[in-house]
Amino acid sequence: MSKSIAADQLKSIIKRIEKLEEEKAALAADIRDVFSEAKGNGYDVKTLKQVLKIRRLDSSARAEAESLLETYLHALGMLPEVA
Amino acid sequence: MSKSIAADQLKSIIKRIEKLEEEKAALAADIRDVFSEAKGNGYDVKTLKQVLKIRRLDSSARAEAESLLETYLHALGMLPEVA
Amino acid sequence: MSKSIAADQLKSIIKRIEKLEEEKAALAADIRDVFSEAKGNGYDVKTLKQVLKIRRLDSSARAEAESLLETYLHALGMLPEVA
Amino acid sequence: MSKSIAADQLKSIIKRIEKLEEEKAALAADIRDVFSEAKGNGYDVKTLKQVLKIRRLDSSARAEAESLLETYLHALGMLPEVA
DNA sequence: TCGCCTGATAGTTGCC
DNA sequence: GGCAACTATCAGGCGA
Repeated sequence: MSKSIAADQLKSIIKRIEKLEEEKAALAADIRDVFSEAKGNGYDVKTLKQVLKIRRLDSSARAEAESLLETYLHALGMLPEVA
Repeated sequence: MSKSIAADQLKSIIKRIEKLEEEKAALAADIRDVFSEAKGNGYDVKTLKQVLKIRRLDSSARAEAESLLETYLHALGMLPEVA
Repeated sequence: MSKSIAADQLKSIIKRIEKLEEEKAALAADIRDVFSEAKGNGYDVKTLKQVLKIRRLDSSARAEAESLLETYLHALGMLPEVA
Repeated sequence: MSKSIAADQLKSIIKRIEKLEEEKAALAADIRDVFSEAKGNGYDVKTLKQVLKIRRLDSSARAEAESLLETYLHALGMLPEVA
């Protein structure tokens, strides 16, 4: 019966997402553990987070800049539509 | 030299966290993909998220469950737009 | 009567915020106008936004770096508690 | 040289938008301040935001109603085509 | 005009 | 228990 099929499909979706979210939560916990450990070794967590933030901002800016370059090259007809 | 050791340790911390965050971001992307796929199969993402939320709250969310029921009934055209 | 006073105070808060939000919305409209005008002059809006984004990321990173420096100097006892 | 003119025009656009965004950010900060102050006076910020939201919805509804009225009046030939 | 995607906003959780 | 960071939700703008 198609209703059952739909129900199974729905269950599958829910299950897959819940599994992924569980793994994601586990990683978040791992990250917290690393910070805790670092703190135990005398590092200042706030400062570590600041460093990570700067690195993230830098790499975003870099990625954005590369993308902008492509935009320019494309506008100048120096890039194919898409590979 | 102890300075180098400290620098290495710091690098290790940063690297470990960035790796974990990368994996976490990948999982977030996977989750988005599942939602996208579900949407392509005709599911309403907002409602799916409501279901997941209720399952998370699990025990004490009967009110939410009732709201969800209404959502479904409404989706099925079994409830007026608004009372 | 104190109730009236409270009601007046509440009205004042609501009114102030609504006024500020109105001004904020007006600025958002102004920004859209500038983009429209630029588009009319042959600029690509998407590219302009990318440029602005990079500039924002850069200045965030710069601000963050300065803040980090202060954090370090403070940790080294080279900055007063707070001015 | 036209290149310089274009560069100047581009700079002008970027500058104007950044100025407007700065003003917009300042207003957002002002709004936060009002909420903070209200909180200090014993108001619940979450509830205040709910009130503002309702007032916004109400004015949307009112605008809709006015628009509908115009539609009717127009249908009845009691309004000019367009001002 | 509709769907998508980004940026703004509101809610949640962990930390002090 | 308050505060700040992070996450998820939402709305508005944009392109197709």
